[in-house]
Amino acid sequence: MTASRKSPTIQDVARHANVSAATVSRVLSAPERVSETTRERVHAAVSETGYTINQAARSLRLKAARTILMAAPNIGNPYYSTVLDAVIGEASSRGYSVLVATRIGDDPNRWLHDYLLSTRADGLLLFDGSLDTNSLHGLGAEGVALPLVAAYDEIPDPKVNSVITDNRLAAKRAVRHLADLGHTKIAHVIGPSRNQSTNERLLGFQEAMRELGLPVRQEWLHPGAYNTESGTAAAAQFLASGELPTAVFCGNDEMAVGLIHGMRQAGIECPRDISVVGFDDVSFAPYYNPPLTTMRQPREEIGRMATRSLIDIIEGGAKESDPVHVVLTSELIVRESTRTIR
Amino acid sequence: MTASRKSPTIQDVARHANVSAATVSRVLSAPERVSETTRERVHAAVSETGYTINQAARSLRLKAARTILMAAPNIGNPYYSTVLDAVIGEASSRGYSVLVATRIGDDPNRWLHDYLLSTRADGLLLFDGSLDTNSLHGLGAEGVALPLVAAYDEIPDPKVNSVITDNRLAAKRAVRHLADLGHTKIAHVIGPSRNQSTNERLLGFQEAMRELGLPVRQEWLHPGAYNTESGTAAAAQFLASGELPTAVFCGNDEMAVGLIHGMRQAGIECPRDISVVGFDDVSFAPYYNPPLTTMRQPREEIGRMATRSLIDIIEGGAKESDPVHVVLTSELIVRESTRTIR
DNA sequence: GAGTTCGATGCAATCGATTGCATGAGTTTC
DNA sequence: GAAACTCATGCAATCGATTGCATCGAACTC
Repeated sequence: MTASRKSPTIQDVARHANVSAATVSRVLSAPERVSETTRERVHAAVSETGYTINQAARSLRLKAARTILMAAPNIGNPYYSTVLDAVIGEASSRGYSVLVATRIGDDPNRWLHDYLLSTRADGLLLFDGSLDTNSLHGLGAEGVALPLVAAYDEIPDPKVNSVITDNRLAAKRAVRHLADLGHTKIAHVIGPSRNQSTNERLLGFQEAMRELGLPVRQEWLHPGAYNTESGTAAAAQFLASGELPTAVFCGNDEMAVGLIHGMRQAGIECPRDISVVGFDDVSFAPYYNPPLTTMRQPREEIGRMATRSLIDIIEGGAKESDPVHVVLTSELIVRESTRTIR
Repeated sequence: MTASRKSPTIQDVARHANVSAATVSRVLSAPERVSETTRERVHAAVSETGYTINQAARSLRLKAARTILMAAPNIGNPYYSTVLDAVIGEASSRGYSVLVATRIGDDPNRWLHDYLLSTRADGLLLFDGSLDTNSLHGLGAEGVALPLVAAYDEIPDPKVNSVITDNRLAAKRAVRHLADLGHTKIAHVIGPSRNQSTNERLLGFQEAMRELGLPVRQEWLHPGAYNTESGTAAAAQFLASGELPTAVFCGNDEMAVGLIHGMRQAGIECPRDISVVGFDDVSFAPYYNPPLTTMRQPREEIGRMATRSLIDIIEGGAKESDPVHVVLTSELIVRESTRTIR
C-alpha cells in the first residue's frame, strides 16, 4: 500500500522480510529450496512492497529476454490478426512477451539483427519467406543456430524449422473442386512471387490442371500481391483477355474479394457467371456476399504450433538437433461463391 | 567477419579500437564529444566485431526500455491490424519497439502491472476503455503518472491522455445521412457497453433521432459485441420485431456485414430493402457486396498520433503537465449499402 | 613563460537480479 | 560422541552499458 518513490527492488523486499536478496530470488524462482516459514515471510514482503521483477536486470543476468519477435511483411493484412492473437496467447501462457516488427526500411538484415542480437528477443517467428537464407544463417552466433521458426511461408532450407500448410495439395484440391463442378476454363490469381507459399499454390494449380487435362492459359494467370487491389486488377486482365474464364482460383481471400468486386462492376456476377475459390478463410469470408468458398488455413493452429516450437527450441537449447517441420492441412470450405457451370 | 563465440560487448569493441568502453559508448550516443580520429577508429572496430548494443544492459542502466506496449482487447479484429501497422511504423521511426498484449486472464491489472512495472515497456497505448480508472492510476509510481495514452476508446477521466475520434458527432452524421435519404425507421446495433466509444455512438444516435423527431424503438436497438456474429443476431432480432426498420446504423463494420448477411438469408436485400451504415471503414468495406457506406475512422492517424504523443510524454518526462486530448474527425464514406427509400 | 581554460579520454561506480561457493546449524551414522 | 552429511541461507561476483568526476595534454592569455 505505502508505495515508495520508485519501483521497489529485490533488496527492498529482502529488507522487509529480513533475509538476503539471494533468498528472495530463490523464493521466486526455486521455492522448494527455501524453508516454508521464510517463504511465507518473503511472499508477504513481496505484496507489502508491491514488488515486480525488473526484467532488464533479469535479462542481463540470464542472457534471455523471455520475449519472442514476430516478423511479418504486412501486419495490416487481416490474415495475421488471428495468427497474432494465437501467438500472443500461446506465448503469454509460457511467460513470454511478443514483440512485433514489420518490414520497415528495406534492410531486413539490419532490423532483424538489431532485435535479435541485442537481447531484445530470444527467438524469431518469421512470417515471410522472402528473406534469403544466407542472411538468416548469419544471424546465429557462430555454430549456434538462432532460434527461428518460419511459419506460414516456408524457407527453402531444410535446416530451418517450419510450421506451414500443405499449400500445393490444397491448391490441387481447390482446382479439383472447380473441375468437379464442371469448370474447364480456370484462371489463377497468383500471390507475390517472392513467397514460397505462392509458388507452391501455383505449382499445385498447374499440376492439377495438367492431371485434369486442362490447358493453362497465360493471360489467365495474374501476378497479384495478396491484396484486394490486385484482385480487382486480375479481373480487369481477365476481362481484357478476350474469353472469360468460368472459374478462378485465387491465392488468398483478399484477392478473391477484389476479383469478385471487379467482376461485378463489369456486370459479371459471382457465382452466376463466374465461380471463385479463395484461400485462408479470413474472418469475413463467411459473411461476404456471396459467402466465399475457400481453403481454410488453420491460422490459430499455425500461430500456436509455431510459437510452441519456437519456445521449445529456445528453452531446450540446440539439443534437439532435428529441425521441426510441421505441415498442417488446409480444409476446403464450400460456400456460395462456387457452383456448377450452367 | 571472424565472429567470436558469443555476441561482442562494448569492451570487445574498446579493445579493438584501443580506447576505453566509455569512449565507445560516447561515440554511439554523443559523437560530438569524441575527436574525429577516434570516432573513426571506433566505427571501424564496431563493424569489425559486429557489435550490437545489449538492450538489457542499456535498459537496466537507463531505466528505460525504449519499448511501448500496445494493449487491445482483441487484436483479432481487423480494425486493429491497420492501427498496429501505423503504431509499429511510428514507434520504430523513433527507435522504439512495440510489444503487443491482449486481454489474457481476466485480470488486466495483473498483466499490465507485470509489463509496465518491470521495465519491459516505458509506456502504454491502451485501446480499451473498459478498464477502470483506479487500476490505471494505481499503475504509476506515487506522484509520477505512468506514460499512458488511451486511443480509440476514451477513458472517462480528463487526466488521461487520449487520441480518439468524434464518435458522437460521427454517429449523428451517419443517422442524418439515412434521414436525408428519406428513412424514418432507423435501428441501431450497439457495440459492447463497457466501451466508451460505444456509448458515445449510441448517444449520438439518440440525439440525432430526437432532433429529427424520430422515435427510437427499443426492439430496434441491439446490444452487440463488435463482431460479425452479433450483426447476424441483430438481424434476427429486427426480423422478429414485427415491423422491419428500413435503415440500420451499425456500431462498426463487422456488425454491419453480419447484419447484411443475416438479412439476406431472410430474403431482405441490402440496399434494396434495407440501408446499412457501418463504422470504421475497415479494409474490406469498399470491396463488400454491396460496398459499405460507413464512417471512416482515420486509423493510421490514430495509431500514429497516439504513438507520437506517448513517446513525447515518455521522453519529455512529466513536464508537459497538460493532458493530451486529440479528437480526430471521422468521415462519411457513401458507397452502395445505403440508398433512398422507395 | 606561468597560469588558465578547454577538449578528449579514462576510471570506477552504478543499475537489479542471479548463482556458485561458503558457512553454520541441525541431523544422521557407526 | 565425532565424523559425515543435509539443508537453509548469506556473500559477493557477474551480466554490459552509461556517466559524473578526474586527469592530462595542448592551446591560449597577459
